[in-house]
Amino acid sequence: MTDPNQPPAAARPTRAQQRRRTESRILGAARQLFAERGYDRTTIRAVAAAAGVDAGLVMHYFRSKDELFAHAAKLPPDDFPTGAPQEVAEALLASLGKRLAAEPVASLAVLRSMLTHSEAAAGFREAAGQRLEQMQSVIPAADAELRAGLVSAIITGVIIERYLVRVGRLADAPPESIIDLLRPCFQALTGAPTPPTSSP
Amino acid sequence: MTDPNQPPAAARPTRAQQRRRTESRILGAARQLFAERGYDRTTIRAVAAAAGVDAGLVMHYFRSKDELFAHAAKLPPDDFPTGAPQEVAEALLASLGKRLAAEPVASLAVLRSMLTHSEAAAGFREAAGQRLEQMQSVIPAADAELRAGLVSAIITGVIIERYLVRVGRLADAPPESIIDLLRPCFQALTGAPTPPTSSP
DNA sequence: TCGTTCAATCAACGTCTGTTCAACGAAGGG
DNA sequence: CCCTTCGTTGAACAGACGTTGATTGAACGA
Repeated sequence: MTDPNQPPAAARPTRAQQRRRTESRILGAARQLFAERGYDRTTIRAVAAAAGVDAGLVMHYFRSKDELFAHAAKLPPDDFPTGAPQEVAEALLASLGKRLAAEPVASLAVLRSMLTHSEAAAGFREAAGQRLEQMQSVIPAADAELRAGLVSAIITGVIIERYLVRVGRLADAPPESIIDLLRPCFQALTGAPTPPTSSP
Repeated sequence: MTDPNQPPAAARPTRAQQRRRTESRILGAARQLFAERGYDRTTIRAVAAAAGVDAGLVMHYFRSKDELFAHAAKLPPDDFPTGAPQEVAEALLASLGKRLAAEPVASLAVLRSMLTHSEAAAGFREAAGQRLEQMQSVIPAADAELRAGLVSAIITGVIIERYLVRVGRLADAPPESIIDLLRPCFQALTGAPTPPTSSP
């Protein structure tokens, strides 16, 4: 039945396969725990237990807790759509819509840990910096940098209150309603160079 | 010169005075450290050292680290101005302006710790809940709860990126420019019941 | 088949943490 | 004046943490 030269890999996994398998199990457990409890409250023993291995093995694969976090919380490259200058707002809203539907766990791990772990903060600043540069280049205003920072702050605040602190209606509101309410905000921040100031 | 019945309290402090003095010194040090490092990374020994006392004394005054945090991070009652329904946005902007000029340390302590310490998260939810109720009562819209939550999320995001993560221009931008850029956002969120949807 | 490699385990170390307890010394009251 | 009260200290404990080293047993190459 089975070809001895090419075993179907389901009977008995090769050594490299087994290694990659447990390594990814460890990474998955670490991501989950870092996202739920943050860096400090996540112990290597807990990660090992969740992955079904010994704590020493985690140290053998990733040489320290910091390095484990760096691998587990590596953010996927942001798919920021550099649309036409006028449609930046809509592109940003679409991007936010994806994150509101299901925020990736690695991103939550970084967000949860960035206030207490310096490397997580650095990772967040780097990811935010990339988005800021891309936004600045398409926002036609002298204070583009500040405007981009405000958009980033809004996104961060919404995701934190929705996934990490779970306050009020934000936690379970459908993404479309949030996007619809945020649309005029993003349009104003990415749009006219000097918005009309309506103070008496 | 000095009335022996009412010593000027500068010569030799009475026992109760001394107690209140060191107690407030401990609270101040705790606030500062909780705001800078968060709950987990702040040790009782570090608080005691910063206050110039022994660690055992901190435990004697506040019976546990949790209780110390509860006292140090007690938020001042929010002075939310319940203005006329049309001027809610401006009142919110003014309130944000104060916090952008100098955010109180106790508030930063709660914000820094709320992602990893459950009691800090509860304190944040309580403070946010009060603001949400007050905002809902003056926002004329069916989805007032979600709108209020978004305003809260924006404020939280801006303050976190300004004081806690320090990303981009947000960290050092003058409060007025931030408020000016955020004005159309707050007006849209607190204003028209159904903002015009500009999707093709 | 034999020796090597390597995934995986186990026990232990040193350190840091929150917390406790006995003790001291000066202020307060009678 | 003495005895009590109480702010304050120092040492110590038990637990949890990141990290290390020796060890085992099965897969691997020759």
